[in-house]
Amino acid sequence: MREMEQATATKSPRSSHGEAWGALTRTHAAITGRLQEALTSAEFPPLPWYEVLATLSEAPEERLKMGDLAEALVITRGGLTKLVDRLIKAGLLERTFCETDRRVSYATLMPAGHDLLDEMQPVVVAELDVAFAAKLTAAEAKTLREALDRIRDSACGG
Amino acid sequence: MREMEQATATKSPRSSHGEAWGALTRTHAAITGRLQEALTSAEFPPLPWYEVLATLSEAPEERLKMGDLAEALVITRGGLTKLVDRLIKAGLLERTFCETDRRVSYATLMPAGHDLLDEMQPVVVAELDVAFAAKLTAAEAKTLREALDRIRDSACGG
DNA sequence: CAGAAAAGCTTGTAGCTACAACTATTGCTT
DNA sequence: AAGCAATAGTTGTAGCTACAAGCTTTTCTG
Repeated sequence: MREMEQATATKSPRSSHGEAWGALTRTHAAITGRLQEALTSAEFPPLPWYEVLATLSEAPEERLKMGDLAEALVITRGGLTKLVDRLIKAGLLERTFCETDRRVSYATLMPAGHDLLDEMQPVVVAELDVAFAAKLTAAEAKTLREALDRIRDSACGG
Repeated sequence: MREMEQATATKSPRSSHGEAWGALTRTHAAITGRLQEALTSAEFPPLPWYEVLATLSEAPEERLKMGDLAEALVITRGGLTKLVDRLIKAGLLERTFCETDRRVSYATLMPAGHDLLDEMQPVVVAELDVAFAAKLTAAEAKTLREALDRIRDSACGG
């Protein structure tokens, strides 16, 4: 476990939206902790690896420009370079290059990466189902997702 | 800036709740990035410091047992020890001890910490208002917060 | 009441991430 | 076409965090 149980102190900064932000932060941390624990206790790689594999698996040709991948994962380009390096070293990814623009490089999913993703997916999905389904209807989940997306858009643009 | 703009690739793992999880993750990352940027560009300490100060300021006697503080922030005890060390070194906190149980130590807010919090608060509140208020009604914010809290509870207990 | 178990916190270490600086390629401007 | 700016990625470095092991104090148990 990650040394975290239930938060008893539910105090939050005095702002009309501070409580919503606090709830978002704590919920994110709690679920991330659960996912991490589930993965490591099943001897799987850490969560960021899963996110990379999952994102690439849904991209056309199962590859993505480094910049686009960083943007999708909401991490820095520099961080992604090293993350992808680790996945390549593990044989899960391959770095391929673009013919028409020699600046760009692609992170490309390899068969081994696809296989690993298929193994990890059930673990992640099971945890998310526990976390979300238990207390949320499908309609609520949809509302939640839409609200979060709107917030994110205003956070990016504003 | 933190090298992050808008996520165009909105793909998510194929799960009924994968989209909600993806939205939560990206929204959290986006807002965290905004807050960090706002704080550092105003020459303020990083976000975790603010969270510590804000949490302590709302606790009785402006102090909290290390374990409770770690739980409230959803970080590990080991991590909190070092985080508090840094705040103490900066003169913002003080480590006090319990008379009746010599194992426990308290993180206690000092005047300098309270002052700094008062300076940081407007910056954080302003950013959150931009992120949340722009696209969310008060009712939606409440629903969002309640939904997140329920998810967190099931994530902690289940 | 002695010994074992549990609780509370700290320390050592490894790994990950952001930030800033750098290289290389492409696009724009005149 | 030369020069400057913008774009794409990588690398070096510092700082933060989790994990595991450790120490001390308290509580439980026979």
